[in-house]
Amino acid sequence: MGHEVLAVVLQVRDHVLSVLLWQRARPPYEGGWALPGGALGVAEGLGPSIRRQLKQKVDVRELTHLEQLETRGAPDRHPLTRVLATAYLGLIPAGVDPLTPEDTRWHPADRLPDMAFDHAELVDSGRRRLRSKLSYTNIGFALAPPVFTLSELTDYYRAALGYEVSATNLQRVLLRRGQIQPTGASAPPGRYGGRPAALYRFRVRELEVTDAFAVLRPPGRIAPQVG
Amino acid sequence: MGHEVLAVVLQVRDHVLSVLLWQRARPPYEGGWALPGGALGVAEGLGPSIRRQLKQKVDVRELTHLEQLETRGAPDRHPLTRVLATAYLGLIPAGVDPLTPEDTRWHPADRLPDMAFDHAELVDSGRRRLRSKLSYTNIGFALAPPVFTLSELTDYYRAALGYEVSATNLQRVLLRRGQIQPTGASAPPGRYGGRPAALYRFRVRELEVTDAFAVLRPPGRIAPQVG
DNA sequence: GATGTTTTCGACTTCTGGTCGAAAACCCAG
DNA sequence: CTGGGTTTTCGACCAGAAGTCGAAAACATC
Repeated sequence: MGHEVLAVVLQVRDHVLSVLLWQRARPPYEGGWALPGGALGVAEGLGPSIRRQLKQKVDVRELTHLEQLETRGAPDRHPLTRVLATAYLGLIPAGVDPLTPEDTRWHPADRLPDMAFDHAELVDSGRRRLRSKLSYTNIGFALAPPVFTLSELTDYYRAALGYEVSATNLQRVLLRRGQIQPTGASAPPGRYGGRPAALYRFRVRELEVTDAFAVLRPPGRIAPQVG
Repeated sequence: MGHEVLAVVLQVRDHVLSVLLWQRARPPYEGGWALPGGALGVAEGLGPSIRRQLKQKVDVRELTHLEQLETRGAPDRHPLTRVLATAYLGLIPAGVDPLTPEDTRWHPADRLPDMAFDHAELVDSGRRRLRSKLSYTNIGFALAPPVFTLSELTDYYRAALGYEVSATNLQRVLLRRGQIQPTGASAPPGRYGGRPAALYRFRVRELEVTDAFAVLRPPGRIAPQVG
């Protein structure tokens, strides 16, 4: 009964939420697309293992976030042997384009190719996780480069959420929650001019949960961190 | 490299969030308290396995909710061999008192006894999961009996969340979200009288996510399901 | 300098949740 | 059966968060 680790690596590429896949050259599922990953080493932890495996497909230094997603153990999920799989969700900020091997491609997350094993379900699971965490955590930092304009950030949110997002609301909400702050600088205007956009950065670049959203907050209200 | 499944089974008992534990009779961690669970069968899925294992400690028909929590794979989490563990979160509604074996007891979730392996961390993980899901899902149904008064429901929420909850707010919020609905009947008043409490039930007794809480809701607003 | 483009900001509105206190509906004691 | 105690329920009011809209700001090109 083997155990493997897999990763759903997501990135907003060219306005589209995309997932990193590689094409299998051998059966089973020859020609099918699969998530990066591989067998867990005998004395290896799950987290270290997925980082090691990912190195074969992408530059892991670009990974801004990595968290465990779920473990699949259906006896027939692999047609030949019994393999449990623990899947991780990894995020890469927009803007960078990490080197990848020949067999590896980015695919739009909502139009997957022929997928091997149960990997399509895992991709969906990752998308749902990202979607929901965007609303009650600061996980947006993992989708955005260190510095960005509000239009760009709005675009990352729209791509990840799958629906239109209002830049005005996004700005107000993230500012009030203390997630983003202006750097002071501004970006050069685009091709046809327009007001130069202010540059922002995430105040904290690691996962934090927004404590709002309780049926009833604890009596001693925590003062909201406003700039 | 073995694999086991474990369950953090929670129930509000006598106003206190409690977890089901059994006391180990043999090393390692002799005398320490552990989560129910055991080795995964060779041709057994994870979900079926945890249900099978739980039967040895509690009546699984009382379980109103069961979901995967996380998988632990640190090489040294078991002192003798390598064992991966996939933990589940199980919930039992208040009011029932399932039969349990001699070695098994309910313990307050915030004052755990000497725990075996990494099981204390898993209990905390389960508590956090429950806490957060109480605010953006209807998971309260799994803590409450089929029919309940608002005072009782408030008590379950208070016990699970760890802080005081206002019955007025809870009622308004859950009604507006369409999670609960009055049955029409009312409960008999208590020992010293008092207005008889109206009885409520959860409209749906399986997990549903409340779609509120988006940075920006999708344009076509879903009409809130109000009674 | 006029026009077009993009960003930013403020004003207004709506929705959700928090607080409080009065009224309702019961019990019991005298 | 009347008054006091108890618990639940409900309405009124307020604060805060979010949605919508449009005008103003700051650039470019012609």
